[in-house]
Amino acid sequence: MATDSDSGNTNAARALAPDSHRKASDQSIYEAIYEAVLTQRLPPGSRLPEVALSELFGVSRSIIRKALTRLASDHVIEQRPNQMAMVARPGVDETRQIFAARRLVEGEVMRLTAGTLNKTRLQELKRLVKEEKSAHQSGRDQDRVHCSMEVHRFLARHCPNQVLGQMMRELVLRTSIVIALYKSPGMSACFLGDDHARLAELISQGKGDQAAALAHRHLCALEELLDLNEADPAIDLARILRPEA
Amino acid sequence: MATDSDSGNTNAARALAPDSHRKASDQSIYEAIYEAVLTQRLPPGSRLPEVALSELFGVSRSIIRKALTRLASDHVIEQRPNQMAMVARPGVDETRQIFAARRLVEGEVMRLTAGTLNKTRLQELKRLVKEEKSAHQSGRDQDRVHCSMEVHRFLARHCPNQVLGQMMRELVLRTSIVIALYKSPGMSACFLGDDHARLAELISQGKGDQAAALAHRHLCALEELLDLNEADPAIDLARILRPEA
DNA sequence: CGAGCCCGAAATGTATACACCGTATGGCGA
DNA sequence: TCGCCATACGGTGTATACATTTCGGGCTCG
Repeated sequence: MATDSDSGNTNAARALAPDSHRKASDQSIYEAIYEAVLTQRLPPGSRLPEVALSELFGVSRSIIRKALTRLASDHVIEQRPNQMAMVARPGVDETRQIFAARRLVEGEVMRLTAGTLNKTRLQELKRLVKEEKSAHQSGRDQDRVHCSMEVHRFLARHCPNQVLGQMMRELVLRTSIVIALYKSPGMSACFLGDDHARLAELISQGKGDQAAALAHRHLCALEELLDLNEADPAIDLARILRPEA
Repeated sequence: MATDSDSGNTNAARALAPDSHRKASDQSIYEAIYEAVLTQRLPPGSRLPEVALSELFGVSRSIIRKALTRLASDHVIEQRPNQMAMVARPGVDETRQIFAARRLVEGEVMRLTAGTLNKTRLQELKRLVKEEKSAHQSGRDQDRVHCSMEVHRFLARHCPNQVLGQMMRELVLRTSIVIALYKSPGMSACFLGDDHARLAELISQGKGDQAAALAHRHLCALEELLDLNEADPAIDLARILRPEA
């Protein structure tokens, strides 16, 4: 071990707890890690030692283990026996399947949600889109990613069918993970033209089928931007663990 | 509370461990409860005390808690603070959403799976359908439910898109729960004509769209057979006690 | 006689101790 | 000098002890 700064160190602290979270519940810990992975502050492969987390959050390992078990259930982290948990690192096949599943589910969510949002909700949605655009133009990448995720999660959260909504939220998270894994250098992840703005417009106008079609194209375009050709795990590892000067 | 035979007692023992499962892993415990709920041996509302389960399986509560946490993540059980876990009892809204979600997902799974099964797999599928029919005619309800579930789970397991396949498995389980909850007395749950046999035929012929359409109709018919009109007592109370009388 | 209160059994919530496993370090030998 | 092996360390796996809460029975008071 030498000039690490690798993605496998135990630097989860900075990404998880900017200020002390003393006496956190398992739910808050779950959400903290969830949010950190969603916004790509915890990149795929990040290691999550139970003892470090327990000290970080000021609770015993029991609580940490419960949070980690739930995260593993959601495919956010991988837990192998007697090994430290790490943020999931899906392969190329699984990545394509995640996108296909999300196209199916998100399309239906758009169809169901279009025309059902009241004025307040629509304002909130458009505010998110505007904030995303602003963050993009300002170069605040962290904020942009956050807002971009929130646009999709907002629609999932307000879908009349919450079973589908929950599925979509899980797929959005897994999509965020694979984007962090396979994105080309410098690509503007999930900021494709004004897709989100147009999507919000179609949703507000109740044009469900058009919104679904747009979401479908949006996701196809996003998948196209990824580097999904290399099949060798060794190459993947090399790219992930690159010193990244 | 009087002539109970209620679904809330602690008789999980008989349904879970016919013979002693000494030193079971959390995975095997998870699967045991999962299977028992799937086949409706553990009806909705069944209570699952940690201490009883730990003695049953011969492990400490740590293992039990891990299994229960995973089951709660899958919406198989409900865990409320300081209360015993119980098999989930979804309301009518959630039930309709589960069916809608399953129609969407299972339709796509059929489309993707049709024409991809080799001869061995097709034989296995048709054997399941035959066993289900046999169990139905013999009146072995337990076996019939098991085979019926397995038909759907078999297709989910062999879907080329395993992300969707896993989603479908979860939805099949939740469907089983709501069927047990809302089925009319004496209805032949999920044995509608020869739907499964015809489905297997369409799958083997590679007719994905027709298989998807059949699955869609199959699920609609199934939902129609349920009693989804009667309001839950709790819901009644909530409506009565709401502020705006 | 009925309603309310108190208390105890039993369940879960949490922390901790100990055993086991995997990995990395450092020494030893060819 | 390079490669192999033993040992130490850090991590998770599991069990258990203790604190806290809930629910029920039974007593007492009005």
